[in-house]
Amino acid sequence: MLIGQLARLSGGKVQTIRYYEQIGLLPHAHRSSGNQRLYTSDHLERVLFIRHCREFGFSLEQIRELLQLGGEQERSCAQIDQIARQRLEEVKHKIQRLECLKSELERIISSCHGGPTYACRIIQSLSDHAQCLVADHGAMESSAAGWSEKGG
Amino acid sequence: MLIGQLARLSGGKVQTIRYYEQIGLLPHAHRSSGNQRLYTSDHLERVLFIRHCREFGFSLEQIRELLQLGGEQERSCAQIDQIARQRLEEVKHKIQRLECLKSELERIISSCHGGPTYACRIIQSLSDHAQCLVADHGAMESSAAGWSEKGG
DNA sequence: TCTAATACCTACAGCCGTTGTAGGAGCAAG
DNA sequence: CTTGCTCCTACAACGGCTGTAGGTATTAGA
Repeated sequence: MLIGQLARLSGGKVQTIRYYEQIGLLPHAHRSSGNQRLYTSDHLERVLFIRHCREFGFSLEQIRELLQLGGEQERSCAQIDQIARQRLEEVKHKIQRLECLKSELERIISSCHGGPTYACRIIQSLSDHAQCLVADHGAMESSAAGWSEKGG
Repeated sequence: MLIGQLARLSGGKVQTIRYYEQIGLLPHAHRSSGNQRLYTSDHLERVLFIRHCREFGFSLEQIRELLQLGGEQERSCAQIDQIARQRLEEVKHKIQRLECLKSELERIISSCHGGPTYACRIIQSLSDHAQCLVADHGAMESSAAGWSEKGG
């Protein structure tokens, strides 16, 4: 199977697959006489696994670990469990933070009753740092999950 | 005021302030005889505004718009309202997506009862794309909000 | 006056996870 | 033999910073 077909079947993009190979998440593919990458269904499975993990927001590093741990058949899955739990905590944390943001935004927006900019409550709220209720302690790093992000 | 003090007072980093100037979010600062940037309390206000917006997760482009709109004193604040509402929608969307992720992760994790990797339910769930409930339509782009992110 | 410490300057690389581009080469059909 | 698609490599760009290298300015103390 050529890279284009692998991309189509996995739902990803050609570039992304090459990128995964580049960073060692996918093994180097065998090449045809014309230097084109040749893939098997094993590769497809692996790409689907990665894609699925990405949808769960696992980082590529976490996925790398998962792939390695998953490969060691006899090992206890405690470590895998741990990575998943860690991800869950990240998600929970982020939800908390976003809920907080949401309330504040709603409050600010509902306080605006139109009129000219100089009297705009939204601008005022955003200017007035003192009344900030969304004190940040770092819950918002990017987390991704976007094969079809742009197309979405 | 020198850039270091502005950074301290705003809670940001020196580099970040220079970056904001570079991308035109802050006006070019006047320079001392020794070529050092000189700031006033106006600059501080502006940086605090930006910082506060960032805590709400507004993108720098949105902030650029807010700053411009906020400057046009006589204009109606409808457009500002619109930007805030847009941000609110983004936040709501992201929460929805994360809630979905959370349930799935919890389900997967609770299905794992230890044992060796080859029988690990987590790996199985992540492999089996067919049972994916977290169908992605692009709610997870990065969104940031991190002046003190690393320091958390 | 010299020196050491600090804060400042510019310019550029690096982070993540892709995506897009330029400039070629392979390959099947008409 | 040309068209048109896919493939190749190598590299730049995105957002929003952060960090580094290598230099200059300013200030405090001996």
